Amino acid sequence: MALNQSLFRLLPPLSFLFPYSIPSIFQRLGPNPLKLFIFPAPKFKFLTYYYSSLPLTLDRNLYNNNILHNVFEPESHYTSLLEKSTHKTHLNQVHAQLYAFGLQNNGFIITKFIHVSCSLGEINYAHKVFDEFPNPYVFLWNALIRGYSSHNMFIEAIEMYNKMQEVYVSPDCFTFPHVLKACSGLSAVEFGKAVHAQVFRHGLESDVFVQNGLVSLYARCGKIEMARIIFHQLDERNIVSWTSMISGCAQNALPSEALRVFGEMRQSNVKPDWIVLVSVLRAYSDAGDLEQGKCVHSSVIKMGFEFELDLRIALTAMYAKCGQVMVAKILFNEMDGQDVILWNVMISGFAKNGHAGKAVELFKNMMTRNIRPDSVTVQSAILACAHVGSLEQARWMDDYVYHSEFRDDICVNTALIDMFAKCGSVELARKVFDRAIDRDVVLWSAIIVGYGLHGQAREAIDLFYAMKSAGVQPNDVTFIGLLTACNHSGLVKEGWELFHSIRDYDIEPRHQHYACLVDLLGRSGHLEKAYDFIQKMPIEPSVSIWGALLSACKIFRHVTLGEYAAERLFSLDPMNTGHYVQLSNLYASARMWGGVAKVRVLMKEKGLTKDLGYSMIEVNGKLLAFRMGDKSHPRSEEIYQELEMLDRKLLEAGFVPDAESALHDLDMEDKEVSLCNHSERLAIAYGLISTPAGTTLRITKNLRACVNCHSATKLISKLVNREIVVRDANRFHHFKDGFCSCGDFW
DNA sequence: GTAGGGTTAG
Repeated sequence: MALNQSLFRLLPPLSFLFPYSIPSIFQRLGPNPLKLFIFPAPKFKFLTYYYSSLPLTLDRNLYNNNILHNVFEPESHYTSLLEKSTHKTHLNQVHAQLYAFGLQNNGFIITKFIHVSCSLGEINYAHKVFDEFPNPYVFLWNALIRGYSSHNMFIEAIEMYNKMQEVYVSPDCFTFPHVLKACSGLSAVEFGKAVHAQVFRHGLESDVFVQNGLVSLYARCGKIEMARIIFHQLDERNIVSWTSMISGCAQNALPSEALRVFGEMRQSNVKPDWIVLVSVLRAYSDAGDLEQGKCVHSSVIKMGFEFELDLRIALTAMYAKCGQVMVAKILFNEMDGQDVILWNVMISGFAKNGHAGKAVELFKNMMTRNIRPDSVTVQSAILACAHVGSLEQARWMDDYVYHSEFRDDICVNTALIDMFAKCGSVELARKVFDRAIDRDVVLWSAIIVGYGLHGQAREAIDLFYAMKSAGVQPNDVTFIGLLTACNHSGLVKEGWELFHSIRDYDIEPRHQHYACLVDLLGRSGHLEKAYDFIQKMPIEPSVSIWGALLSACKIFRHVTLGEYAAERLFSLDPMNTGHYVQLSNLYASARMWGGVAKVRVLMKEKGLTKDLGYSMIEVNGKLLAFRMGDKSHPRSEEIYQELEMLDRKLLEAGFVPDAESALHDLDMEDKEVSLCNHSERLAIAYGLISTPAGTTLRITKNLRACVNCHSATKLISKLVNREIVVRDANRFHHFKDGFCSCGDFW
């Protein structure tokens, strides 16, 4: 009788689900009576298996005895079981037991169950369990919303938030922090504002957790002013409020503002914890302030936070971003190297700071150590390949992606398109574009920019129309791609029209757009018009705008306007060698040798030297760099023989070297150097002797193509019957049959 | 049962 009574206490839900009367259940109880209770749960038939297999820790006799003696406390029992769970099979076993003992509608246990399932990454399972629960109340909704939000499944989190309101469950102060996080994760400020209104409607506006969520939402979405207003109204500002504000500024490219807020925080005697230091480090690294970054590093050690993994990763990132990649590598080596984000920091640090080759090496190293890369790792490795510029390396990367889980990752595909375009093959970029299933504005822009880089403006414009018919709205970068494409192809009319259509798409033209237009007008000889345009611009002209005007003045030998542009450049960007060289080139083209000398003095005064030119060529997957007059290569003799032969052929074909380039080069103190061994020519000669006939030569230069080499390369492509692809500091040139894809317009 | 942090495409 005692047994019956105890069981009855646990059984009521089953009596609804089961068509048999209670006595008949007992008649049917075999040697394993509990098994029978599994069946009422139609969605969880698999639980029979878990029930019949040995349960996790349940001692059935102990359990029965506990029931008999009325001391069984299911809530604490299952809380502790769930806390010990580390695998889905544990969840299955607990779940089976809950059904077996009729605890499947115990809100407390199910809330815990959902929470644990989510933290084990079994969110779909958690959702199914949630769906089985009759009329879930706010705790269960919160647990599920939290699960989605903490796994960056923001859309699902917001869907659940909407659904809970449809069934008239009121959100509470535990709901909003997660919903607000989801809004900021989606950058959905407008929706966030609606949620903000709901906060007031439910009278939760003075809850500090909710307030911090709001500060974080507005700050992370770039609405710093709004964040500040809420922040200043807070009655109680804790370290989380400060961190929300600081990280918001840091993430929105406002490092100095972030640091100012941090200063305020220190003034109000709030003690920093290690989490806030992560954002402070980010701010210092974005501001490029290595010295202050180092100070934070020493504070970290003083405060005893040096073993916090995430903080160490932030420190590594700081050194890497500030160009101290070798210091970063030391920190990297000190850690056990299992964390993917740590690898990402190091790979992108190498890739962006002139060690692209090392970045690729590190990625391969990671593969051999069986550490699973994520999408960011792959994107960083692809970026590294783009910087290396080796097409063979690029193909390897593409092959890797094609056979990996990242094949349909939109960001990875965008990076691949960019990589192929930068490695000289817009055709392969197009292949990636064609196979991409998902295409957003960034992916479309990548291929448009790619065509622009290669001077194929028609393709770029066609794709622009295709993009619009696919229902994708262009953005500011799309237009930069289109305008540079027009520049590189000399499509003045199209460029002009495109520029004037920017505002039709609700896009405010930025410096770069104006610079493109100045470039376009300037190159086509409309110098006065370009100057007029600069005068009438609604924004203050920047370095790139005056730079565009100066280089146009050089082409058309407009000295007075060029001098004016150069003056503006020298005041805005005094230490950039490029501007001085441009002005010197302008004087040289106008045969004003006095001017050339004047610039040289100016450069000496500032301690500036001309950047040395070099060219790289890829042969059999290996990159080789040549400097002007380089004789360091083991096959140097052969290279110079080939060079002489090329020169002879050029002369026979009637090639006349451009005297101006010669003069100004000599004037730039490269006295012993004649035209024929510009680094570009050396690379071509090496390519010719080390590859089979007909192979395309791929060359990368650090400077812009010089007039003389450009016309020589055109002719060489015809004489030796090779396609030669040259990437200069600005764009690609495809030389074939005596012509260049740029149409001599660069 | 709650909130803040590290890597990141054009």
